[in-house]
Amino acid sequence: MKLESHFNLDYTLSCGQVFRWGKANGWWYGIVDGSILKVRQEGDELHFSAYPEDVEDEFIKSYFRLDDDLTNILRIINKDATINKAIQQFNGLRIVRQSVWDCLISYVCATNASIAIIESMLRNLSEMFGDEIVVNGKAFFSFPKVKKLAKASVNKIKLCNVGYRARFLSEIAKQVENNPNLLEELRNSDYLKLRDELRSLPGVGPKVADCVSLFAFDKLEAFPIDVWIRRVIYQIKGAAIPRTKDGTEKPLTVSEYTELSSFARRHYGKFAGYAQEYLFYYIRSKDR
DNA sequence: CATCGACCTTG
DNA sequence: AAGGTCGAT
Repeated sequence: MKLESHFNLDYTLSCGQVFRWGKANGWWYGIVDGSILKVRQEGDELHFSAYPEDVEDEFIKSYFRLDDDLTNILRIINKDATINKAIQQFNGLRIVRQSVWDCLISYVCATNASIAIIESMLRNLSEMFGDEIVVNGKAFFSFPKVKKLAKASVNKIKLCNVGYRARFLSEIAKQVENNPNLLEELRNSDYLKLRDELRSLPGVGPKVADCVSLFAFDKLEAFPIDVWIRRVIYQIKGAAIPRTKDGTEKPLTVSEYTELSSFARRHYGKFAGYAQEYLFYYIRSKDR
């Protein structure tokens, strides 16, 4: 497929927004909605195939948000020296359009865990509760379906090394099982309403709700704040992070979250979520 | 509202 | 410590 506007597959899949992609022999392999996707970029050509069934160009365009006017978005969010550097360095990074269920479960797992651990948890859940898909003799496992997870006991879910998150996953799965439209009917809500509705789910606080709003509900103004983004924001504001007496960073409170998050929306505008992704990748690659 | 500890597991 | 959230005070 010929790319009509600028895009960088490596940045897009490496920046930390998705957990089920890996690169091998120059190809990216990902598990998306029960399909195994194999993707490679060569300049303005995007090569891809899918198993067990092929996918249309439209699916790929939608998944990688190739219809977003990235040039315009980057121009709008380019409001300070830090984001400017991030944009220079990672130009072409796009937000991936994830499916709601996978995204929600993934980010509930992501709380208080490192990326390596998150990937391991999602792999374990898929191997235990997903469907096996064999491609070229290699086994992949699709993401667990709602019903499968709803039927599973908390103890069995815990076998996936998800720890205390098991009861959240179980409870969320049961709620969605009892009300299959629960998540999709939120699509009509505006961002603030959606965020509050998501927050009513167990294990979903402001950060997870913002991630799901941004990655799965097209709310590009959502600006998820984690420990990394918090550090950049204070840097951009020219202020110091609140610290305890022993010098460590104070935990982020809900009111501080709200304040920083609305600052970011005022500062970057309606595409603040894009700014968040660029800043997140930038600060993490800089500080390691 | 603000503060605090607990929470599973692993690198 | 790691891309937080919950419940109690």
